[in-house]
Amino acid sequence: MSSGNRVDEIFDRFLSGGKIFNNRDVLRHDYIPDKLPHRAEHIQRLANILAPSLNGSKVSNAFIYGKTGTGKTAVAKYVLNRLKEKANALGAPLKICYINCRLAGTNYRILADLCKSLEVDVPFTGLAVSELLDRYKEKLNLLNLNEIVTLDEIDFLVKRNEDSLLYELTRINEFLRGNWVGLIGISNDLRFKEYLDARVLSCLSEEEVIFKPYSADELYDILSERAKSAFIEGALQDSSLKLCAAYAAREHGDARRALDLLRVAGELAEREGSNTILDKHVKEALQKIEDDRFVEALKYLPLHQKIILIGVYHLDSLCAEGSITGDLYELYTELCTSIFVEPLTQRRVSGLLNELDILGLLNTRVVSFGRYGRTKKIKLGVPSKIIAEVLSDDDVVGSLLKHEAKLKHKRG
DNA sequence: CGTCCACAGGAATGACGGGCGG
DNA sequence: CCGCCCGTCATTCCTGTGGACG
Repeated sequence: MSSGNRVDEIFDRFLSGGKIFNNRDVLRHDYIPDKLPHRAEHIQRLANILAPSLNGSKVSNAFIYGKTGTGKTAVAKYVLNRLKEKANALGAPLKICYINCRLAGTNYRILADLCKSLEVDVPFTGLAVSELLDRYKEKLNLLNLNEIVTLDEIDFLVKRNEDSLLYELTRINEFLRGNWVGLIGISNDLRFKEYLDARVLSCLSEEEVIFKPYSADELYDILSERAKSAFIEGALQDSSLKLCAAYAAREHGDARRALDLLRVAGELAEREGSNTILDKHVKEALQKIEDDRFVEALKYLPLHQKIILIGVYHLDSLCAEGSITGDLYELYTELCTSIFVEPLTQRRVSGLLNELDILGLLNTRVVSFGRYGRTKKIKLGVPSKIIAEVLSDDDVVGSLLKHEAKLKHKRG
């Protein structure tokens, strides 16, 4: 009964509240605002590239790249939306298709989305990929249409070795009868170009648009623009806004992070019953976002990586210098046998250590002790209290933490 | 200046599981 | 439903290596 009351309280506060947020959705990353501060140049550039499509001329393929949260997707969607409106008004035979490669997942589903954009019905599984491509070309020819295809997070395809589709798409115009397909590729990963097939790359990057990270001042403008409609008037102090911008600028000028920071700060203030977002809420939000990242990463880690982390956690608490591979492996096998799990080989553990390093859960560094060998120094990359919190909830691994505590007691 | 430690990390190969086409 | 293929995880075997020590 009492818990029911508490839940009601939460709901009531949420409904009556509205002390902070006016429209929370404005801060989501998939929201496309009417104004994109500091991206006027990029918008014009892209509009110039795409404009010929309105009178039926083939557009150059374009390649857009820049780090996450630099406005690539927002600018692309913004320009494409305008283009679509204009084309509809003029009755131009132009279709526009936006696909996020990572969300689509496979070649098949990307092609299925392409077909859907032309109202070609395809089963969601069963056909060969080449069959889908044929149907797509056929329909384009049949309707005598031009299409602009935007492939967001295109690096995902290459990393999964599914770049054959890209190759096919760059050659697609050879099979069309006068009509054409224009490609816009968007990538977060700057190094991705190196992995791309040279023919595909040269075809794709007829035009290149580069997005630089935002500066703190630019982030401030973006945030204040959004904050106007996101929050109730007076709910946000200017200093808090500046703080959000500064924090996000420190981390690669990522607007997405900045918006997250602002939203979480708002939520924290709301939960506290405050009707103003203060600097301390922003600071808490920074910590919370960081912690949540670790918690998420830790929760879904495979068993052996969890065991390894517990090993590092243990050795870290014994010695501030961090551990080395040999000692860690010894402890790891001990922990494994204590819960009747077959330990992996040292070679494999070494690989897992590297994976954990990439995930940012560990910091490893190869060092040489000369006469006494060459090894890796391993340190925890996560606050140790988070390891203890998250992994002690784990049934199997949780018991290891107790075991580990006993060991520590015994040794010393 | 060569040796040799204690591993790093590449290559080849095997075990397993899941989806696809027939 | 079955065989087939493919991707992932793990093992085995291997060669490579920075630098203190003798």
